[in-house]
Amino acid sequence: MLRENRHRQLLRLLREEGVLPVGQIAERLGVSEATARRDLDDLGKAGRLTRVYGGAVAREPVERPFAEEAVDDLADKEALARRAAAEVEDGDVVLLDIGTTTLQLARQLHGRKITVATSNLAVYEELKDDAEVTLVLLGGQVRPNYRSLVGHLTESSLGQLYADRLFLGTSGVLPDGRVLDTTDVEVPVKQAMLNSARQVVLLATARKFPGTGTARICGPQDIDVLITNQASDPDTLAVFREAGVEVAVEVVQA
Amino acid sequence: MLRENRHRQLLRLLREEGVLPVGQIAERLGVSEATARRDLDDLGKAGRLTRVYGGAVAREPVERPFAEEAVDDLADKEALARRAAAEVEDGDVVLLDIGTTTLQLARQLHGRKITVATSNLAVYEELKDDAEVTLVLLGGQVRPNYRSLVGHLTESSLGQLYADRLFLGTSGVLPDGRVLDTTDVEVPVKQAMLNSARQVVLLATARKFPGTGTARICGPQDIDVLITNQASDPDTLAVFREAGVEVAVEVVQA
DNA sequence: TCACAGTCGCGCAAAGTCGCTCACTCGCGC
DNA sequence: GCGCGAGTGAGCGACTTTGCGCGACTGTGA
Repeated sequence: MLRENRHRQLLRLLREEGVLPVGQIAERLGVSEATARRDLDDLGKAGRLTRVYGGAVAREPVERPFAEEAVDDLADKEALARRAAAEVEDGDVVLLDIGTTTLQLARQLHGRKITVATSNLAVYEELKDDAEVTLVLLGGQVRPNYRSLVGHLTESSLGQLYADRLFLGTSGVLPDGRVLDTTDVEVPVKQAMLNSARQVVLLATARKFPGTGTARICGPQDIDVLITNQASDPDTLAVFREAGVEVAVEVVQA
Repeated sequence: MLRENRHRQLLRLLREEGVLPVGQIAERLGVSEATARRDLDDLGKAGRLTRVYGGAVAREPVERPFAEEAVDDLADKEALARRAAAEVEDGDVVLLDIGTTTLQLARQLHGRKITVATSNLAVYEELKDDAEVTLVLLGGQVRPNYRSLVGHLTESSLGQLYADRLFLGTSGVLPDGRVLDTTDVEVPVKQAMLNSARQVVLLATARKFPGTGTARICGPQDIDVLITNQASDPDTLAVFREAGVEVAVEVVQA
């Protein structure tokens, strides 16, 4: 990536987060810590940020992204998102489901040379100013409360797409491996997504076992990879493994 | 390709992307990196762009056609938008083109019991939290600088819609009534819009006569209503009237 | 005060980019 | 046809940037 681009992105990151350690800056910019340090020095000398021992602080006012506090198991979701981001390869076309877990994933995808297609309006907000990411919005009716697009337009858009990877969220996973959702209107969209991707990755934190939900999205046989965390019900995970699903269990440190 | 042409295209690319590495510039211009570098040097010396190691940055704040043009002839645009809003009836399905004029119209449509379909991301921002307006986004690739959606997804979404009214913006109207636009990728979208609406309303402030633009969107016969203001070229307006267009001329007080 | 873990700064090798030169093509006038 | 000049693409040495290792430094807790 161009240094100029990196600098911009660094400042944007800092505006969002307020404070960041060098290690995370390096990781999220996809460069070594040495380079991250050099960038920090440059921008520090230019007065665009304040350098502190071990990282940097935003000089410009921090703009808090909307309802971040509304997310309950944020740490878990972040961990899953980091793991999911590692699955993504440069050049991929990635399809992101609605929900907050996939939003966390989007935040990990900044600066990647990929195409992101989504009906998740929070993901749009997150990635719209990223110069590297090509962003595609599916059509559909806006549902402000769920920050999503739904309807036959969404489904027909999906019919025109084929993604390398789909990252699917869920409201609950039953012991027999059924993947659920709470809102009926989202179901056909999710099912259309399943048909528009080569690989399907399900993101589900421990609290999604069994979680809630009334409508069945799919079964374990439709999933290729399940990313979850330690505390998840082992019996359910076994069901997924039996169905040939690659199960990745993340350890989340408190 | 002629060098002059290439330079123009390079600047346009840069305006859209903000930052670009030499490799991508060369590729998208269809020349070798050596030539791309020479072009960058020329334009850098002429002060048209800022050269950075490995690429180039658009001169000064990335030209946001929006932010700037939005304040240009704002009073005119507001007047046209008010008039246009009066055309809209409750229950209508309204299709809004990209651009700043239609954004002004969106501002006038708050609280109306209507459905708004658009590829204009500024309109989405404006109306997303409005409880009365049902908002439908067309799909497509996000172009952050123009705050629009483009591509075959946008066109195919339009194929699934039929609106009561289309409100069309333009970059210029020729004396013979041809309606123009500057950016090629938007043209098929606008044309698809023309085919998806019962009534077509063109919004064009005085400065759009003749304005700018290289690509033809449509002719006067495709327009049902033209909303413009006093200062517009009367000969051009006559052409529209002859073609059976209802021409509404707004008086704007300074 | 001291130990220790984490962070920083510097030198070095590798990779990428730049600027220069040179050969080639094309259009133009003689 | 032939030379001329402008523009382009390729090769090559010089330079810049990057990532890594190592020793010096800073902050924290005993």
